[in-house]
Amino acid sequence: MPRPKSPSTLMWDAPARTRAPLHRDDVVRAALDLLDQAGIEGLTMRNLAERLGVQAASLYNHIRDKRDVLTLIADAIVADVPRPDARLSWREALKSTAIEYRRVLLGHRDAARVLTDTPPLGPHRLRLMDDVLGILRSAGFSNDEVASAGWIFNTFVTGFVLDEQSQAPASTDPAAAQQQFDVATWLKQLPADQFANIVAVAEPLVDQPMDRRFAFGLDALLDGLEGRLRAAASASPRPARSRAQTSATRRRAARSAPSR
Amino acid sequence: MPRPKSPSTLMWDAPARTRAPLHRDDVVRAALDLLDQAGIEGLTMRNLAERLGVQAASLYNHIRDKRDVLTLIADAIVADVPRPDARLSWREALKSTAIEYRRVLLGHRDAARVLTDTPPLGPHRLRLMDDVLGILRSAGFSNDEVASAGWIFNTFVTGFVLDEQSQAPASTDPAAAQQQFDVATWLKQLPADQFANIVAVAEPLVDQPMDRRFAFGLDALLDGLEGRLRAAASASPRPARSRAQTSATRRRAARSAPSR
DNA sequence: ACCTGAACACCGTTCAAGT
DNA sequence: ACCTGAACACCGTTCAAGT
Repeated sequence: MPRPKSPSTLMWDAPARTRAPLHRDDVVRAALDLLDQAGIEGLTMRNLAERLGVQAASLYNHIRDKRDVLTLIADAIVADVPRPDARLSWREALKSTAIEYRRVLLGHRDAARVLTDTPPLGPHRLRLMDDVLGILRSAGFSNDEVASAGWIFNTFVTGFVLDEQSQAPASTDPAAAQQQFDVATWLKQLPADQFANIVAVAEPLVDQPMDRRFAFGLDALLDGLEGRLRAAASASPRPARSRAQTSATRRRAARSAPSR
Repeated sequence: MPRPKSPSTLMWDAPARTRAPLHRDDVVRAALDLLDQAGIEGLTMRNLAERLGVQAASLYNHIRDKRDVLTLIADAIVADVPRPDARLSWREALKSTAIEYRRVLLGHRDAARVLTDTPPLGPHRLRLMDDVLGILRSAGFSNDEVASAGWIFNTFVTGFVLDEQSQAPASTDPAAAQQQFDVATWLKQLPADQFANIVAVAEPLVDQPMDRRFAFGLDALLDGLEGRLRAAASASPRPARSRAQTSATRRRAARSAPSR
């Protein structure tokens, strides 16, 4: 499909390129838009190129490969997670970070899928992890506990949203939405002698609000962490640095970190 | 690539098909083998057909589409998770189920990826969920709590293993393993003024055994659940059915459930 | 420096035709 | 009933050639 050649080379000396050359950021922005509209299935190099008015091969001037695109998108998404408020207790800070993290992920179609498909080594994902680890350190956990708890925290949020987002299937087509497989009634019709427990709790299992379910798991996890902290403190009292103290370090880091 | 025609139609009346016709189970078994050897990337309809000595189009006589294959594989994997021992306390039962579940998933390449890409509605996945819900009900949680806790439990195990399995990259090639990206030393070389906390706990973050990390998160979660149970019990004492009592129900279910 | 055309080596899936 | 051949509509990626 050749586009009409510019007459500039024949008649006069107007600029040959009618559009500013692509930049890496344009590609990432367009890819994120495409993800939101078409999902991870629709995010192909060819679709992405079309959206940028360019051939697919051109993209490889700006990114290494598709994995690269996904990794950049993932980091761009996480960039929107606000940094924790240093005035909060470690528990409040962790809780609000989890809630904000989930909220940001839910803001982009298949976001959790992109995150789990991709190494968490971009600057914003490292930033988030560093903040979480900072909160845990300020609470007084040992380095070993900080590493475990930080990992678990991340796994919990992304794992939860991954399930949550793969619930709602691909289609925006209104007809398909109607005849869409209804898990609720299907679960209730399961043979009660084989799946007595599922049948018994089918109702909350299906229409329980995901917000509340998330809060339930998060609170349970935080309770568990708090218990470990108290146990360690009563065994050998080791005072936690105050959150205000570590916050200075983290505010300094925020200033020197690249904003995007 | 036409194979040599059987001479049977020319000379005598030997059976025209040299190989027994494929069955659905053969396809699933072969797909699981292929997954283990080639990973989810290598699990293509064409590779699967080749392994079965057949053209790709033939597979569609036995399965609807590739999603179907993945769903069947997922259920076949989960079939190997042993059912909880009814003599254990709810907490011990939940813990050992989690450990066994993870162990089974780690036994197949990209297993967690297959699980999260697929609806959990096969008989063995329903069986597992029913058992988990049964354990929680026997502990005395409300139906609402049972639904939340059961969901969280599943999300925790699969989410953890998903992270765990995507750590180890694709390659078995020894040369690639050598020049493989070394996260450990890379993390330690991060600018300490920006990522002070990551640098501080880089060591446990990288070489902490995954078994211990899993146990840490699991214990924290179970502590949290136990706390909720005690809180509810002291507010309005509602005796839990004994595990032994519900175990009869579950043993009955086990007998009537299809074994595979 | 950036983009295009064309190709390569793949995908999942359908369907008429064969036995 | 099951399988094949051939095709369709896609993929990601490379590379010589153009400007």
